[in-house]
Amino acid sequence: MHEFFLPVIKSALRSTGIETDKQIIIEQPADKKFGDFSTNIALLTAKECKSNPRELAHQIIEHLVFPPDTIAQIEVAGPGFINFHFTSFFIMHSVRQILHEGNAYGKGSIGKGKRAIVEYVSANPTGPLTIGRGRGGVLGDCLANLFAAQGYEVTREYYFNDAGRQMQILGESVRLRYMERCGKEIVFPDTHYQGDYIRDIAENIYNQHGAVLAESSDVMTFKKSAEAIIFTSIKKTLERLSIRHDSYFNEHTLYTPDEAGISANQRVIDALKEKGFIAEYDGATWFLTTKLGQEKDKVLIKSSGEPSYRLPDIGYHISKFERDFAVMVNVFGADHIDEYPDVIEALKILDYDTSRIKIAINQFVTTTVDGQTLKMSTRKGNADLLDDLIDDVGADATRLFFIMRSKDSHLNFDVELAKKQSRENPVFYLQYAHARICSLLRMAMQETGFDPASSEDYSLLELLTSPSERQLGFALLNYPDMIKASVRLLEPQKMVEYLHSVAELFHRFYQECPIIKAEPDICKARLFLSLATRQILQNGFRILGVTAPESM
RNA sequence: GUGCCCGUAGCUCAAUGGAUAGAGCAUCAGCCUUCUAAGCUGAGGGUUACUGGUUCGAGUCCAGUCGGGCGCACCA
Repeated sequence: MHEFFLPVIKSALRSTGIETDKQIIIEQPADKKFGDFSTNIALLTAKECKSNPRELAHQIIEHLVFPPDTIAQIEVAGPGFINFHFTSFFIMHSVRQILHEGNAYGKGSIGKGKRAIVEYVSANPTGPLTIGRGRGGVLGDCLANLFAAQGYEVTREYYFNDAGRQMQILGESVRLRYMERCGKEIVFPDTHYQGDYIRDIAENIYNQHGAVLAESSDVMTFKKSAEAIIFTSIKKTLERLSIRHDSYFNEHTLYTPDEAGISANQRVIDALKEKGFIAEYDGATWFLTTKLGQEKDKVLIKSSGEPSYRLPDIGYHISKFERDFAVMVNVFGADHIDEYPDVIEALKILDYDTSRIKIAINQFVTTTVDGQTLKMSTRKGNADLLDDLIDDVGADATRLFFIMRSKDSHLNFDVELAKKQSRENPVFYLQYAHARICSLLRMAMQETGFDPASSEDYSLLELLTSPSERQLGFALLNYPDMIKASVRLLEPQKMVEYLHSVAELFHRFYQECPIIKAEPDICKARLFLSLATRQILQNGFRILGVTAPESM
């Protein structure tokens, strides 16, 4: 819609003799009586024009020239806003576009010809996914969908490490449980993984190999088995939420030397050293972040000779630059908040364009059951498992609940609410609107023999003029702008709110306007409007990864 | 102590620096002989934690105070 107003307003400003570098802001007023769109340009420029805003607004209005039949009314209101009211003809005429474009409606071109990478989940295979990971997973998946909807070619990547110390402990944990299974006395340290799944894996190995492995102290077999089993289970859990990655990036590849015998990690060290940001002391190799104003330097290679996580993180991002992504989105939880500034700093020093990197941090999840808030910890094995939650409330509710709050706010996941098959549950409100439309279309087919999906008599839409029809149509046309806003803010929650308002407006329209019982042309027009609504809901649901039931 | 996030209706949360701060749930009052009542209409409910500042205008930006969450390793 900005595209509709911008040229007209710009040209009016020129004609009025206003020169300004202020950005022209066109917004939808919260209150409908202030029109469909409004601009505050007169308020912004009044000072530099040495005029009062209302007077200036009137002058601007004189020079506004819109295409015929689009604008019903323009007025100056309040301190100097210019408010625009569309004709219902223009709104309904525009709704045709939704029906013409179908699944492609709302697809933007901002990312056309560009590649984006969204990295999310990225849990090391040390245990089943927890609810906290789920939020990041769904957030990342929705962001990937949103970027794809803007025309980007999106790679969904999972970054993991199966070579670190945690994995060693995992292997050792499984070995101990296996020994226990073989009837040996064991001492199971607190530092090891306590979860029941460790016993399951041990049991699995025992069933395969019997007790023969008890003779060896080799951890490798246990680690490998555990990794394979856990990774498979992680993917299975993600699959239940329709989360699929295109690419798995193993951190360890950054440790292995290339043809020239140099590892990616080593190249990072060399490059930073050349820029004067590396020093060695206390037996370790340091990134001199004190030169950047930070309190402490950061370790890149520990005195043990192993890289700390920061070094491969930098290398990993360089790999993204080398793979030539125009946008790189990193999704992670609030507990990793301190992780990225150093990486960004290092990349800046190495002359990479870090403005391509977008960070989406999601705050924590607490679950409420019976009004009791539960806290969790992976290590202690008492974490809430994502699988259990999906068992409990289903995939749709899981996904929707994770993104129906802003990522910046703590999520209070009310398990009982999500389970309810009733009006209190917001998932059903959205899905019901879709099911209701499907049912309506089926019924219309039966009663009148008219199928809006196989007709192109779209101009009938222009017969619709009632407020509830107009408001619904207007809301549908906002879909492309909502996608843009969601991408810009990295916030799928915007889409949830938007779809909720679409559902609400449809229900009102349905309540107020008889459809099948209306006279034939109006009936057809209203069926077209319903079909367009269903299209928007479907397109939106696809981005959120929620199913669109045809009946409920 | 310090970095980041948060503080808005009884509860869970919205609100690209805009006009009378909005939804859902809960509460109360209405609407099904008519296309799905898992729906619709209406009512009540607020010192946007507090104090200053910036400007035509602040829930939003800035400074400070108070309160909550998450980090602050040669773990990832």
